[in-house]
Amino acid sequence: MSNSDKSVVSRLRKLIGEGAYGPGERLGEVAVSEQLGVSRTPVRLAFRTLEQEGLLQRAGKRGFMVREFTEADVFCAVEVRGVLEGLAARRLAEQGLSQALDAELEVWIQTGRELLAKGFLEERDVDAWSELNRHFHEAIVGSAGSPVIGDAIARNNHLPFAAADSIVIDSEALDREFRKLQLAQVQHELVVQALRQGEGARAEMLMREHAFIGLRYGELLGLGPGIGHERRGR
Amino acid sequence: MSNSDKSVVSRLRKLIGEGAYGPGERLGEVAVSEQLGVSRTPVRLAFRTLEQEGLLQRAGKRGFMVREFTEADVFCAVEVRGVLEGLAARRLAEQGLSQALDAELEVWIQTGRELLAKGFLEERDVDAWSELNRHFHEAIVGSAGSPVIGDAIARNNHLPFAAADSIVIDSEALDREFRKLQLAQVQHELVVQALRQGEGARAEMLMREHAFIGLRYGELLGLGPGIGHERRGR
DNA sequence: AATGTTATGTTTGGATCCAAAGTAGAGCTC
DNA sequence: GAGCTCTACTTTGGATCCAAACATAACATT
Repeated sequence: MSNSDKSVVSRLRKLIGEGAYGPGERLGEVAVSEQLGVSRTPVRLAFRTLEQEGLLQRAGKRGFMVREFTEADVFCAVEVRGVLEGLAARRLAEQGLSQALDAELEVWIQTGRELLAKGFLEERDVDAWSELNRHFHEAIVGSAGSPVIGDAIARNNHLPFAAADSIVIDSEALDREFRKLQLAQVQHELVVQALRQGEGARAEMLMREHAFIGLRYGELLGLGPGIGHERRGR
Repeated sequence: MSNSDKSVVSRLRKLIGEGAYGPGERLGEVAVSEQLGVSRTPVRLAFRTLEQEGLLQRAGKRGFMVREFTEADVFCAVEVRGVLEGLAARRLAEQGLSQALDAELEVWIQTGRELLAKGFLEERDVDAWSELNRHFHEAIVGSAGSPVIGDAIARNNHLPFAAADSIVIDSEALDREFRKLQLAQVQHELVVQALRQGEGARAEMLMREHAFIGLRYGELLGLGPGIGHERRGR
């Protein structure tokens, strides 16, 4: 997958994420290849990849169409990430933290503390949090004993709204995001505490709940209604 | 994906599953295309699909290699299926069973009861069980409110050892498999009971445990040692 | 003798060509 | 006027060709 092949996949992924192609819209190989300025071959390859990622789906025998996601899909994708990261955390607690991992987690905890210590959020802090958050999650998932869990999470994260670093949405209302990140920080610290004490079930549940932070916590923190509060009907 | 394209993917998947290519072996596009009697194009498309499925992985800049799986990977993949199916079951219990789904699950419960009623297993019963088992799991996962969970499970099941219908391994020792299926049947019935009573947490845990049946239960049932008993070290 | 450089061969990526399958539209028949 | 059929066009799949990148090996130089 040279630069161009990879770039076609990510460029298409970006375009779909931005809504450049409406949900359910059919994507023709020729049309896309002309738009991206490449031949049909890399586009065909990219379509197969994006199909597996779940962003495209087959439109009968006539190529691919953009997959459309409902609110329930978004909620479910977040929940899937929650249970998978929870699984990783539980395994980690059960097998015991290595000294190296313990130290690494401590770094990201401290980084978060320092980031939030001044009591408010600046523009560049958002990226810094995103960074440390990614490292924190990757450290846990990557140490779960097998890449299989991480792979499953990575595949799930291809749905743009499911990824862990989609926490911070509103980079303009920094004062409101601050309280959210404070809570996330507490959750991070609790997770590490549970991991250190070998409390597998607790670590799992904390991690699960932590996944919802971008989704359900808005209302509680006075950030406007989130998704997923309505009682799911049958 | 016409017959040929699809067939290349599934033929390759089969060949890899059978171990025709050793773990870690590099797969050249030309070599494979000659072996399968097609041109390079469908092989290149298939490689991308199989990469996403996790059966192949990139070998640097030089094409793809067969991914190798450790015992820990197998265990983890089964555990991943467990938590995902557990998630589906919990959601189902929380939102309540529809009448149609209740009836369908009852069908598969009854089918299983009748299959095991005679007290022993015949050769053709293995396929019958595999069939009803698949229907049972698909019914639950497919009714979880969003295809996202099912997709995640499907992707996980691309690892051949992770799928739910890989329960019955030894189709020659039918008497030993019988006790395993008896237990699986009980677990199915307990899951349905929990679902009907809206016991989300119980349904989730039962479903999780059920995933292990092909893996850890061999020893308990006198079928020889299974995988995953050893205490995982750090 | 060891190391750096060059040249050749192997392999993947991209573009184009051809064939096959499907769809839509027009025309014909009942 | 409705329905069927045949034709033309659109679109995807497969094969082949060309270019670029990488690896290996041979050769030259210090």
